[in-house]
Amino acid sequence: MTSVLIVDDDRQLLRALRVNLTARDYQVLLAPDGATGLALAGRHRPDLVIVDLGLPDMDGVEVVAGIRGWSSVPVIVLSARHTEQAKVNALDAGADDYVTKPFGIEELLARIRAALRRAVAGGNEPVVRTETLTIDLAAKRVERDGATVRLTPTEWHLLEVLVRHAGKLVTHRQLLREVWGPACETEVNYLRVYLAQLRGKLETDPAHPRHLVTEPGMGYRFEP
Amino acid sequence: MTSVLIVDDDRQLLRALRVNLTARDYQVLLAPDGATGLALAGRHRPDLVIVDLGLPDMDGVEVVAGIRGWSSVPVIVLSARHTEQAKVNALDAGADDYVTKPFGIEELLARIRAALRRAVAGGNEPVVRTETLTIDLAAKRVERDGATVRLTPTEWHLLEVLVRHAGKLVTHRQLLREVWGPACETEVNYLRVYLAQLRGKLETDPAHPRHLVTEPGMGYRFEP
DNA sequence: GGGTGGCATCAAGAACACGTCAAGAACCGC
DNA sequence: GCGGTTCTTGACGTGTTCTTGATGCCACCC
Repeated sequence: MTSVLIVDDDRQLLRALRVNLTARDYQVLLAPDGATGLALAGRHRPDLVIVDLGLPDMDGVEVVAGIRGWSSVPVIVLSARHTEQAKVNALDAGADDYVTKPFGIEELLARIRAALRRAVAGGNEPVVRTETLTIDLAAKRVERDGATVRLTPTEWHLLEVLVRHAGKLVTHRQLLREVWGPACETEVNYLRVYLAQLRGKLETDPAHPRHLVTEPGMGYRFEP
Repeated sequence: MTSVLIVDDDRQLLRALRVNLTARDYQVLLAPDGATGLALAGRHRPDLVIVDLGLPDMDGVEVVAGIRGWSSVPVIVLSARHTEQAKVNALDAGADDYVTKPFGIEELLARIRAALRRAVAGGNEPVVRTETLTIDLAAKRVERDGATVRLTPTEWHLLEVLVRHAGKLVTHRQLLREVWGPACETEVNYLRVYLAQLRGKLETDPAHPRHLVTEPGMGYRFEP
């Protein structure tokens, strides 16, 4: 189910949004302030985020920037500010859309659909193949020499990030942010442990990996 | 260069957009009506399309739908219609954004940047080539005569700074600050050691470097 | 011709990063 | 609650990378 995180302190608006979104089969997460919003975003990985600029604890632009630091989830900004500068700031901070209050709920829903449609279209990389491996990102399936391999959720998440950037180096920081959230950016040990597990399951010779390559001091790379 | 197709029949608006977009180094294509717009979109494959809803020959929504039939290029709709239904129709037809007239040019530019950012997310990082070298900044990969060269983090960082300023001289101070931090601005020795290592790995004749050139007393220069 | 400053090269110890293992904690389905 | 899986965390041996100082080369200037 598609999940939407709403960061806003306007109870009335919150309720209206929740009712409308729930009725259309979105899973709704609510955060009354920026700090909670960032924490929820890191923890639950919503498919879309709606941020109000006027939050009690911090500026909505900071929330947008905070999310953009580690995720490319679509972000729609709501605001009562009509000034051009506010819009430019929010959009340049990484927001995908800017809707000024008051707005019609149907318009917001249409903009949500548009943002989600793009996100789905953009992340379209179905199947990656090597001589021994078949990785189906959409189906979340990995085969090695024809046999499906069982991966734990974390193992899969890690592999997914690496495969999405196939051929490119992914830094420790980036991997940790994507898989464990921004709070664990320094836990480089996790990577060692899980890369070892992935190699054990996927590589023909785990001691000399051909696809899950270490770039010492920098990060890891999936080599197709 | 990023190309933008504008489908609109309002001459005054067209001129304003063309001037502003050209000044920001976009290549601008103009179409006065929907049919021309669709033809140009098919022929030139622009990176972004701006469509006015009020066209002389057809509804802008049809243009959007026509483009969406075969392309996922970002589309921004302009319109004087403020009704919610118009917005919903355009967005659901496949538009990425809907801007109501009158609008500020800065806002539109910010929305263009946002749409382009999404579309090319990660796609546009430069690759520098010479006869013997291929340096892919995004993938953090260096090839020499087809074989990938292993670089340590510091070596890569140094090379990256030099390549980012390709052709230009980079001072000792600047390099040290970028790679080792402001505290090491005087440790010129570091540069000698690491330039020697880079030359050993990248230059055909390390004693007479062709690409990693010393500018005595000043700094170093990467010569493409 | 000798001195000087900037540069390249070399080498070695210290510091760091990696893979591996193992054990306890947390979580899940039943 | 209980058994099995998954996640976290710490420790260790090994290999690599960084730092640092010493040495020799060259061009330039006196």
